[in-house]
Amino acid sequence: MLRAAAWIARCVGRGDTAPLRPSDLDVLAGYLDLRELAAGAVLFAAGQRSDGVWILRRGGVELAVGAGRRRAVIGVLRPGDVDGDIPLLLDIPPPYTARTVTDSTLLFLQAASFERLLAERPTVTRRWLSSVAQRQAASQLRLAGLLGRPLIEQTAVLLRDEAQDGAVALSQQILAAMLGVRRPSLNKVLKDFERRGLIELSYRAITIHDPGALARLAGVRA
Amino acid sequence: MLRAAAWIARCVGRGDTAPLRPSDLDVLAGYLDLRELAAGAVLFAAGQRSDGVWILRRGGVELAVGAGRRRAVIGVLRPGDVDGDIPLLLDIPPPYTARTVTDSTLLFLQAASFERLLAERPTVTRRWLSSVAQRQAASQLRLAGLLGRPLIEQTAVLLRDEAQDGAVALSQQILAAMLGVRRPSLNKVLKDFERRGLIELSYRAITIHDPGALARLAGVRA
DNA sequence: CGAACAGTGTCAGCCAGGTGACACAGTCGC
DNA sequence: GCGACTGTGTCACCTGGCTGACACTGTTCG
Repeated sequence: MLRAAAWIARCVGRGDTAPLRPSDLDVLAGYLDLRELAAGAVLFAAGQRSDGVWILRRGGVELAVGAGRRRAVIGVLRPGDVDGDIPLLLDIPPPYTARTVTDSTLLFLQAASFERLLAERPTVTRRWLSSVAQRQAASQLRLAGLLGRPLIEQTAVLLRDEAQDGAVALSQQILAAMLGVRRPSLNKVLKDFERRGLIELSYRAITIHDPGALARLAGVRA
Repeated sequence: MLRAAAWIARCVGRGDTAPLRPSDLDVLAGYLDLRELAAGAVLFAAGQRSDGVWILRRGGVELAVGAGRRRAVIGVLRPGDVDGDIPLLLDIPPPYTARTVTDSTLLFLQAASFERLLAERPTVTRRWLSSVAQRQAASQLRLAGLLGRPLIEQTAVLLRDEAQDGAVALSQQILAAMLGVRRPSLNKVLKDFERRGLIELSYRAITIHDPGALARLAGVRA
């Protein structure tokens, strides 16, 4: 668990401005709980009290609101990402449901432990502040990438932002829900990108061949 | 200034979970700087190092990316809102430009003072964490309100979220940029709402007459 | 190894919202 | 009180993304 805590220390927030001490890691390690979840498991559900903080170690988790036609994906967690803390901080139920999209390994921190951690460890609080700030910056960039842009640009932005090691391991279903468009519309754009040699489509995955051209399509803006 | 600090203590984050002590307020008051800005003044510009934290006391501030056709408004600050801190926390330039839309009164906290405040006052850090968490929650709700919804619903959500005392004091230009749509499209929806008696349009302002009906149009979702 | 299922590729028709333009109204500075 | 400017209301035309549907392919699990 100490290894897991050290790993969290590398992933959560920015280390240079807010370093953690070995004693912080000891305390954190004592609170952590390792959980393996199969694809499709629900970490927490929209409108229902969240009972702790989740840190994704392996796999993928989608954050979605609505269902059926109205389903929208607010975000997708990647290894190193944290979620479930904000509802605890604000004492509100989470507005979205978090569900694994593949078999995943997570670290879980109970609500009470999280509160004690923040109350007793100011360096952890400081570090957590930078973690939440990072997420806020990412949300704002996401908004900027969506507002008033044609689907081709939105798609280019999304692929650039979600790529991990030159690939996006998500179904077109989920990608479409992240843009708030229908799957056929997205598929049309993706096939066009593929014809132009920018990407390659496969089952539940997209390989990026020409990141430069995608960035150009995404527009000058960050 | 101590009054201003006490006012900030009421506005920033949630007081119940993270109360500030009188000594915290003294320190905060010592750092604050009161500034009056005319409409159109730039607090900080996209891509350029932000030099401090702004807290809006009176007036309105728009956060915008892009220009001309590509202009998108990420958000609008209302009295009590804070901005400019996230780029400091992450040591990145702000992705958007903040500009007053009306004559405004603001409190300014220099970057160095902000850092000292966080380093020396853990209760302030704890409180700031809840402030950033609030903003993150708001951004995610904004995404949920935009993704994959027809303009009528998006407009209803926007009016509900931006209303202050039953009115929205923003030009249709800015409202359209907040949704990423063109002004004529938004105007069509607004006139329709007006015909149905839900709202009343005037110069740079919208009065809300039937919040219940708007909420119904905004959909069941929060 | 094969059935059940989840994901992808594609289409024709439709309609919401974009485009560009222009007239008019409110506000502000002089 | 007048002119400049900013904001609002509206239109005819066009296009991009939605609809609902169906065939096909990859995956998974019995």
